[in-house]
Amino acid sequence: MGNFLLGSYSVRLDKGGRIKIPEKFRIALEEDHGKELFITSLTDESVQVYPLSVWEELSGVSGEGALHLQPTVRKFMLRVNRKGSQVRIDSKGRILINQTLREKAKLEDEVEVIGLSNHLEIWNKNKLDGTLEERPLTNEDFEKIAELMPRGKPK
Amino acid sequence: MGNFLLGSYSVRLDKGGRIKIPEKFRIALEEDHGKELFITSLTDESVQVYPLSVWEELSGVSGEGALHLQPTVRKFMLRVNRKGSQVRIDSKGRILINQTLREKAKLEDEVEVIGLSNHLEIWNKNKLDGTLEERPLTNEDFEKIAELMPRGKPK
DNA sequence: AATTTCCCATTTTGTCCCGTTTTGTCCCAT
DNA sequence: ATGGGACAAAACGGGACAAAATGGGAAATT
Repeated sequence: MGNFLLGSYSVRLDKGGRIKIPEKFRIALEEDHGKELFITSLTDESVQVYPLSVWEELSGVSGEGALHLQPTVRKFMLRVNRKGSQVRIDSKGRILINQTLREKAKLEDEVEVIGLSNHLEIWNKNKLDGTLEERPLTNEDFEKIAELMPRGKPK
Repeated sequence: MGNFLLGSYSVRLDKGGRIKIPEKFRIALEEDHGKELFITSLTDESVQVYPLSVWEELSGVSGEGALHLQPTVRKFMLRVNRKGSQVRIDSKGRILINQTLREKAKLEDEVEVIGLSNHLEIWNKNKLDGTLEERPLTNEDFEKIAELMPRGKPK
């Protein structure tokens, strides 16, 4: 809760398809949420890693009432759970990214781990940088952000 | 909170790509927010430096509910975190500007550090002055400013 | 005197590798 | 069909080494 996951690091997959979580991220994660994570893929483009407690809170909402019957919610939950699995940070600070996730997201050798406040995303480095170059933030994007994230001074 | 970052200073990058933060800025920053900063680039044109607490308040909003799944928010967060990193003002008042930020924003030798109330921006001096010349404020801009800015004063 | 610059030593972090364990798969005998 | 044995593949754990980040002393500059 207190710690934000910020910035990005480039790391290598080891022979077995594991990555070492960058120290800053690992410490922040373990302090706030422990060693249990949920790893999945929203689109095959990249891999998402959530602290288990954050994921439970997010996906738990879908259990309220009959929301889980809503078609888009069903579609979403079906996908993320089909692709996903629970993983634990090992004693050396590593996690395994299973084979299908690796293949779909084209993760091999060098990958980029990005902190996104409350979760991590893992990308093929070239694909990520290509995407960012091709689609830079536009004025319309900034307008939208200013609209969506306006709560500058709640307190 | 009490201190505003105002004006601009020209400073030199050291061999390792570090800058010494101008004393006035450094003191204002440390008094209000401590030594932790977040450095990133919204567009490759220049580099933004936020006090960590200011950045967390801004980006923390994206962690609320499922807002971080909104496409524009994802795009924004992905970019700023890919480019960004948390840095700490060291015992000598220095911060590191990493290589990719330096390259993209063409920062070398002498750069301009500008105070923008709650954050700093770092520019290549010539590019900055060129930009200001090429894109002066228009009447339409002033209209927009007059519309938008008064809302900032709820108290 | 105070600040900047240079540079080196220490510590921290990441990488590679190998041995062990677990899991999964295939095939055969009952 | 089904249980089990044997083999193969994937997962896991940890040691040793390499690379990089960090911090600060001391000379140089203002």
